[in-house]
Amino acid sequence: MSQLAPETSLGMRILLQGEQSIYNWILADIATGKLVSGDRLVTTHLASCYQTSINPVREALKQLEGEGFVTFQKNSGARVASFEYATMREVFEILQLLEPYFLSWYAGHCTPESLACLADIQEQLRALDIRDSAGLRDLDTAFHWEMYRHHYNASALRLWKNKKLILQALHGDLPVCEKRFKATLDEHDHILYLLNAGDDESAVRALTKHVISGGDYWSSVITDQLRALSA
Amino acid sequence: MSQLAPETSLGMRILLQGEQSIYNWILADIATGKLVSGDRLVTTHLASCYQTSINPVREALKQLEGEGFVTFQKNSGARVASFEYATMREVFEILQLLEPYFLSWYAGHCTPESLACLADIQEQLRALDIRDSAGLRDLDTAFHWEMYRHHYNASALRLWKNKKLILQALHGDLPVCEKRFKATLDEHDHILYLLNAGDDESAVRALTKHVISGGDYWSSVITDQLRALSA
DNA sequence: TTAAAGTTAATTGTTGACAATTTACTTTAA
DNA sequence: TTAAAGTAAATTGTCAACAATTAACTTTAA
Repeated sequence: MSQLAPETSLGMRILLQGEQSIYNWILADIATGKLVSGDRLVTTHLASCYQTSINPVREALKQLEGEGFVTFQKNSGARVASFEYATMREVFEILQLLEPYFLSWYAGHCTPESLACLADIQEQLRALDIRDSAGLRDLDTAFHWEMYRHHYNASALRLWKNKKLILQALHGDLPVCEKRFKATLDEHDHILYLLNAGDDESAVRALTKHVISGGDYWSSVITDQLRALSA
Repeated sequence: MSQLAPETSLGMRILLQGEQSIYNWILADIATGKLVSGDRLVTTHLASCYQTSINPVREALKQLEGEGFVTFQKNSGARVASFEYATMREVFEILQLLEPYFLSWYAGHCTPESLACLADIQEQLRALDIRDSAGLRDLDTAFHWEMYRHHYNASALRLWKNKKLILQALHGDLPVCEKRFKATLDEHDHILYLLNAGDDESAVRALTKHVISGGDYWSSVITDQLRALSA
């Protein structure tokens, strides 16, 4: 468990984008893995950490409960929600529904400026050290966000951010292998190429594949990790 | 604004399914239209209504904020979230993603007992007075719930319930026209027929159409209502 | 040494009280 | 009569204090 606000990275700023508040501090600590699945959230401790009393803390925790990050048990207080392997599958399947939905709209509405922005993000990705897993995650989030952020469905966008934060919490700071790094780069390039070519349907298909392959990769990583832990 | 727990109908019991708590009372009042979009939620008033102090009320409201039913404004308290025409479109589009996803799994896993249950719900629908809009809504919810409730994706199911409650809040107690009543009946029959025949893909297509036609119907109803109000 | 019972400390959920702020109302000037 | 300024009431957000419950520890018996 930890104290104050983290050195918010690009990806986190996209997903969090909030003022300084107990709510955001706790959420950031969950998303960055400082608080992990199952950790007790002791109100008195959090209150002293964030220099307030327990009621504002309880309110922040209740809000996080509503968003699915925290669970309460009668007379036993709050804990970080249990994000397990099954949770990850659930989250990925929801993302597999949302992302093609977003992109099919973007494909028909993207401006040259937005496409240039995507190209720029890809350049930054290419320039990245192949071992910089956090940087990859950030730029991947930025790439997808640039495609989705203009969408009219605010509820769906909120949902997307929520699910991405849960994935962040699940990944923690696990490293990304070189193969996946390059695959991400290639898949983004392919999507961008199809968008530039105006082949909307193929772009949506390519994105669907991209989301699925990402899901499959992390599923196998977490499975291996669980196997290692039980051994 | 109102006081205690409502005579919970079938549909509400499916969507709410909670113990007696301030949280559930307020949520039920929003879903049943006793509290409507934009209503102020005065903590002192709610506290006296539900016979507690303001902090438990604030906590319930914060949780509802996390779930998207309530919005807070700094130093100006809580209000029921603004569910407008745009919101309804957003909600329907999310349901149009979720429901085919649920059904494609159900089609491959449904038991004869479950199909019999669907047939029974259809019989109850047929026996219903054509002017009983609330009954139609309840049995429609029950029909869909029977197909989705066994699904493994708990997060997605929670999401479905959340969105259905928002629709309930938007519909209020608007009557359903005879044409839509019969269309619902026919569309359910068709889906059930295809499920029994084992034609999964067609069943999913039929459900997708059903969800879209429901969305189109309510969109036009609300549009007419807004036009009537502004005239 | 291990398991159960009992005791202490910590934590939870709720209460009523408080300053800060906003809303609603009344008074004053154009 | 209308708009602005000022005042009173209501409401918000926060705090510290409390009983009820749970968790952690110590002591006692097998």
